[in-house]
Amino acid sequence: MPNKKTPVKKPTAKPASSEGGVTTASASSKKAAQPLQVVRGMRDLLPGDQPYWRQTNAIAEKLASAYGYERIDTPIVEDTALFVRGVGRATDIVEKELYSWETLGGESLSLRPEGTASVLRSYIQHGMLNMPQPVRLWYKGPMFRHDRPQSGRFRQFYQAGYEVIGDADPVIDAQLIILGYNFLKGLGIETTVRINSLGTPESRANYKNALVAYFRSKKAKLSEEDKKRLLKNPLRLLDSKDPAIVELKAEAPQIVDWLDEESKAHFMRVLEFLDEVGVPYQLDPYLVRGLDYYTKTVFEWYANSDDQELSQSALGGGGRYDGLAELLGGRPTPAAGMSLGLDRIVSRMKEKNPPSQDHRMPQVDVFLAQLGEMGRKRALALFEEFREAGIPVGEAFSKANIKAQMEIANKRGAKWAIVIGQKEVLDGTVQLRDMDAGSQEIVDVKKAVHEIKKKLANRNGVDTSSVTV
RNA sequence: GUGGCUAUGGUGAAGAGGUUAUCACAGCGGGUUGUGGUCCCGUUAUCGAGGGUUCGAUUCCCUCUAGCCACCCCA
Repeated sequence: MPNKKTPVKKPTAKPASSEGGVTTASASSKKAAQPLQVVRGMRDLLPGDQPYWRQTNAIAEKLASAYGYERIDTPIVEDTALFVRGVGRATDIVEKELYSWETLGGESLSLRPEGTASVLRSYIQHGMLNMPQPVRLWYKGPMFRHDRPQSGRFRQFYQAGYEVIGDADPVIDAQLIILGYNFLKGLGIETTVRINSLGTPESRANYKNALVAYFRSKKAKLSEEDKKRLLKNPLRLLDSKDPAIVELKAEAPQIVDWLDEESKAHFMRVLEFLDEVGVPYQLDPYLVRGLDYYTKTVFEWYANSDDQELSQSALGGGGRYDGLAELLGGRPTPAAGMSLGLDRIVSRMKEKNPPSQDHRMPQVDVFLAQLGEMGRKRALALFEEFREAGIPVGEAFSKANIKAQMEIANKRGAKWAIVIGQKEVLDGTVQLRDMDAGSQEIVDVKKAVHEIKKKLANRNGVDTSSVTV
């Protein structure tokens, strides 16, 4: 007791076998294992975060049922080929952000970087084309991208996504945008959607040629990176922030001018639908998005805010992907979808509505305190009675000290405390303390549940009728 | 993947090349063994890890790791 053996931080490693030796305090603390930390880019969603996540989940579900979507859960792990084919080999997501590995059996698997490819794979695999079309599916879950972490960007992040498969009508596109808009609005986030059309693969190819021709003529002004992009994925040049490119962009051919008639009409109708509902949008001729599968409509939501737009501030996005089913080996199936970045949404919610500083304990109306071994046993049983009666009761059975228990009762906001000690056990009673008044009465233990029930009902009655007793 | 900045108890901060590293909040224990919200006391950090410079570093240098910011890209 006299020696100040400082309890060394609990080693997280397994109990080492090599202990035993006489370790002085300093030596042992030097050896203390480093606390393990979360993997880079991953994070814990702590109890304090949960209310926000619960809210997003609630609205995700509410809107899903309101708009007629059914839930689907696909595996987090898929064949790498699914993403290479679906998302596109030349995209950054596949080229440098995919978590891939080879199994002992020699398969190449990957953690999903997004949800659409999996959902469509599932649609094809399970022959959902035999269901009434379109099939509306929604999902929610973690996605993985091996990107460099930054604010609003994690290697494991969460998306809620909505897919409509088997319908080419522009109203589908519009309603997806409306759904996303309402999702965000329902969480207190006002947004404007940026929207563009990429046309059909053919019109897009024509446009691409024109664009490449244009930028080729200005090749001298391009950076190395942009030259590479010119070859690989010229559309990406459009959202470059390189001042030189920004300048060149102004003169560059615009995709709308290259759209085929059908795509143009489709696009116009999407916009008309949005006008009709009053969803704010902004045409963005440079919006192309980083996944190859998009055709026609593409869009992204941005929060309306005064503060300077952060580059990674898109809260979600989506578009039409009429060619994806075929890319994945299914028959040609028009489809559209969108997904929302829950992490970013939650961080917006936190900005608007910061968490309270004090981490308060879960609140309860009734607290059960015990004294002595007899009291503790009786209290344990009484607790079960309350639980069966549907009344939540707080307790601290592991504490012997009544004072400590009363402190906890107070912290948990209890209105009533039930104290049961040796005396009460012998008398078959219980002390019922009114925490606000500080008064106490003796109640028959058999009537404890009934008595509390009465008080709870009474209080709730008083609350609404404003009667003062 | 590239560049810049940062790294002090559970949290938020302060600090100086040199014997006991400050403050607040939270946590735990106690203030005579059956009672709360106030108050008082105690306790909770070898200053991210490793290496170097130095008589001496937590404070200077290097490496690593992580976080933040920007780019890339995206949610």
